[in-house]
Amino acid sequence: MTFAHPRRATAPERCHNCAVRAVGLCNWFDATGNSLIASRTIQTRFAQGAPILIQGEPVERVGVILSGLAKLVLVDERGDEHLIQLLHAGELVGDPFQSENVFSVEAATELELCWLRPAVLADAIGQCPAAYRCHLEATTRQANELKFSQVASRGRNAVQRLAYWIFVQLPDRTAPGPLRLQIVLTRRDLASLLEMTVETLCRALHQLEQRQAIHLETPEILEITSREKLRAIGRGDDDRLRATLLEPGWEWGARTLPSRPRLAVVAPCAADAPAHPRDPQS
Amino acid sequence: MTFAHPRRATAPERCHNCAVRAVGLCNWFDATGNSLIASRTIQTRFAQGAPILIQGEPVERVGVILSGLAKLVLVDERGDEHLIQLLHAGELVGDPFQSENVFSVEAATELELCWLRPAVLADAIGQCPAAYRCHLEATTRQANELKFSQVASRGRNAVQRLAYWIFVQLPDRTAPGPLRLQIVLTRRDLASLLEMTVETLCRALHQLEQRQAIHLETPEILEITSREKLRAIGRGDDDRLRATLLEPGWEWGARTLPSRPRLAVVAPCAADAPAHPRDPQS
DNA sequence: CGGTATTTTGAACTATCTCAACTGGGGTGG
DNA sequence: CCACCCCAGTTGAGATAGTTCAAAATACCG
Repeated sequence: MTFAHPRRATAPERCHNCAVRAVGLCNWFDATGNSLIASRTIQTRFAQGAPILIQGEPVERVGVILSGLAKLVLVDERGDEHLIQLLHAGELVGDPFQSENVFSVEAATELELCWLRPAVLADAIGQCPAAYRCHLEATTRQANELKFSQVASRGRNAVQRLAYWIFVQLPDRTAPGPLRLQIVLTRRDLASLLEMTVETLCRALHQLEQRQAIHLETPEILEITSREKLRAIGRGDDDRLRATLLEPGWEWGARTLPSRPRLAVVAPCAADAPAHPRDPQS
Repeated sequence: MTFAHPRRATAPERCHNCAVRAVGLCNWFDATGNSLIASRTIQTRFAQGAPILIQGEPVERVGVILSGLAKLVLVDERGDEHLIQLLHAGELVGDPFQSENVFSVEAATELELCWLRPAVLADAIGQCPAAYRCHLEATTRQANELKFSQVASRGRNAVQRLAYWIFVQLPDRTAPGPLRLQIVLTRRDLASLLEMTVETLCRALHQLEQRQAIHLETPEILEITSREKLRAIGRGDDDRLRATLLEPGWEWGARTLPSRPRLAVVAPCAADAPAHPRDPQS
């Protein structure tokens, strides 16, 4: 299956219906800047695993993620790929002020992107200095997130890291009925993100199941048996669990990352199996 | 020993003799902006270990590091401190656009700082939009550095991580005579930075010594016995070492971090022991 | 239905952590 | 001045989480 549907945006109003209208780059500019940009974008789809940007190549375009998840990948001297961070809808892919790509970016799931020439973005930002501030804040936020996630995994074992990660993915609101999630990342990607091997990831997953925190319906879909238990395990309270759980209202995550839509990572699936099971590698 | 020498800058020309004149924030502005800032700064000294900014407290000032090293520290829910990143001379401490400090910052070594009220910086940036660009680039550079260092430690054991770190600290130029370095960080800090325990750090250090890559003259001062060996070990070529070393000119580090003055981390000490051995905790 | 890729399980091995004890230098107070 | 303490650094030994390698099981595809 190949995706190659570059559709040139014919009218600025296309943006008005866009899903990411309210987030990220699309919100940095005033009306003038927005229409300037809107008319110069190209929408593209990527299959899971498809390369979006390649480390070391000249920056010919940058993009805004419309839907799906991107992996920020760094290749070390040995040639091993490392999944450093996930990029979500609304986030900017590529650095318009760099001459060549510092990282590779790949589609972690099927993904829609809004391409933009770096010069166009640079122009728009030049016209609207407030945009610098926005860009700066977005960059800072992303960097902080990285730091937080790094701390979250320090001194924690595989099960704890996994539990924490799953917990963070959960939607804020406790939906009625059993909570089910779809893990849209491959084991390989998730393992790399959580800094463990696929084997340990797998074992950790099953350990969480044994401890009644989750239940694996299929390899991709899991049901949250106990949010509390997940949180406790992720926190490292494995054993003192019972004691702590009884105390009402102990804020956790208050100082953690600002919440953000994560629908793409893990989608609460109310009804049945996903329409598109995972695509084969591109 | 206490440091409390706030010296109000009496004249803009103070900056002209400043050591960090050429780097970082001090270079973001035009003449107007610079003098605006120069007249509103306060220089302060910190003893090793002294807190500079506290996580969660309101941002009352930001600073530029003049000399010394700062640790960017994040405290997790369990109360454990994690040294995430080192900040060098010329770098900005604190985020002028945030209302409260996201991280703690502490002096890793004795340190000189140039304080600045966030509003002053914000004003100056407002007057000189190009400064946004500079700030943005500085932020990006720091974030990228973090990502690179993360990759550098993935899938590498303690000895490799340490060897790599030491190698990166080395001055670019191969000075004549034996190369000696001073590790200005405490074992605890360095261990935290390299994500290992002090014990493993210590063992790793001595393993490097056994393998003839370095020699520990004192706990703080080490002599580089073989740059090549250090590089090879850090790379993970421990065994294939001999084979690879014979090939001439295989770029390494070409794609790694842009080099930067690191004098504060590790000072090549040509002559004798440091004037001030490590200060006691503040 | 066979072929291929992903996920899962198993078992041996090992790097690192933990806990505990020892060392040495610097400062403090008698 | 010396005895003492305290702390950073070092060393040792046992416990263990995670890796590696290998193979089974499952899902997916034409």
